[in-house]
Amino acid sequence: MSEHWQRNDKEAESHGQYISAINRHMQILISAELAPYRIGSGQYIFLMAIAFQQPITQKALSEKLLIDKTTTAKAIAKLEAEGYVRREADPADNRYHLLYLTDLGREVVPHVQEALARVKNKTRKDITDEEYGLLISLLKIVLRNLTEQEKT
Amino acid sequence: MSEHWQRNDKEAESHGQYISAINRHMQILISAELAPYRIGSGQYIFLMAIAFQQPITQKALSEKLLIDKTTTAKAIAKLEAEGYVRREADPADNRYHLLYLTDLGREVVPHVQEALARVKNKTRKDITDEEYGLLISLLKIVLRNLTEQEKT
DNA sequence: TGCAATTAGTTGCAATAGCATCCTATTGAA
DNA sequence: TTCAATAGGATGCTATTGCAACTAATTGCA
Repeated sequence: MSEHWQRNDKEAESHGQYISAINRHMQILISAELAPYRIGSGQYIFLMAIAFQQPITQKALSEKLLIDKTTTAKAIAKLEAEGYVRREADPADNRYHLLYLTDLGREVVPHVQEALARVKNKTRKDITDEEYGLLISLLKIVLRNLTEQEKT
Repeated sequence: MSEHWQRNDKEAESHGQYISAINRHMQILISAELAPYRIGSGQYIFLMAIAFQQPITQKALSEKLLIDKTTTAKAIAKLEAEGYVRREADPADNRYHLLYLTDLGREVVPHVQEALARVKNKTRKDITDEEYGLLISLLKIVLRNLTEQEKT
């Protein structure tokens, strides 16, 4: 009912709650946008990353996106099942799978980009370019703090 | 291998990827911190919200935290199973469950607060108070944009 | 050269989360 | 008053995600 979300003495305001709420609601929006293409919120990141750089291995994807390799494996399996991605053994090292977009994959990528742009524009409302740049740079710092090695 | 994460022409930089990566890595950290108390990353928000305002109903929790009511039901069931939360039917309206902390719940809350503070401090490194305040306010706008009703 | 260690990827399992649907209690209009 | 509509909550199902443990391929050292 009330307009405030969380702000008071006992409950110090923290980015964590906002981050997780934003993440959940963005996933819901993106899932709805990409449902016509049978692409879920767990797969579009991989599709776009492959579109940007192909061929690429699952290991490289996992490192670039900071996602566990088993999650990557499952997402790629879905994209392959939908016919958007093709897997090929690396002739130089059979442990690697080289990932390519299929023709269908190349067709769907622009639609996915548009859908993501729609979601981004909706969430960016009332935020100037300058503020948005600042937001991104602060999020980068937070992410770096979370993922950098402990220098114990 | 390379230090950059995502930045180039074809792949426009967007907050979404950072938000989800931060969320995932924060969940991992928080899960590890709270494992000794058998509280998962899906439950601590509810525990803290109940600690702040009790009694409270599941519906009120869902609205405050912007979380689906079925997710709330499952999280509360776990907190109840661990003995941290007590459920009581509202005598005024038997559809409601009033939620209270148990003695055990009151004991564990400060430890959870400390664990959350540790995670927050780790992620806040290299960010000034002013910048952090700005980050929070921008995240609030993003969340509002995501959750406000379409005025179509 | 041969075998142990490492590496890329997979599988099984569990936790988180939302949607559709159902149940029960309450409310409200005819 | 009665019964349909509403509301809080629970249950079943599915998707996303990570960890532990595993397989298969490659590397490197004795």
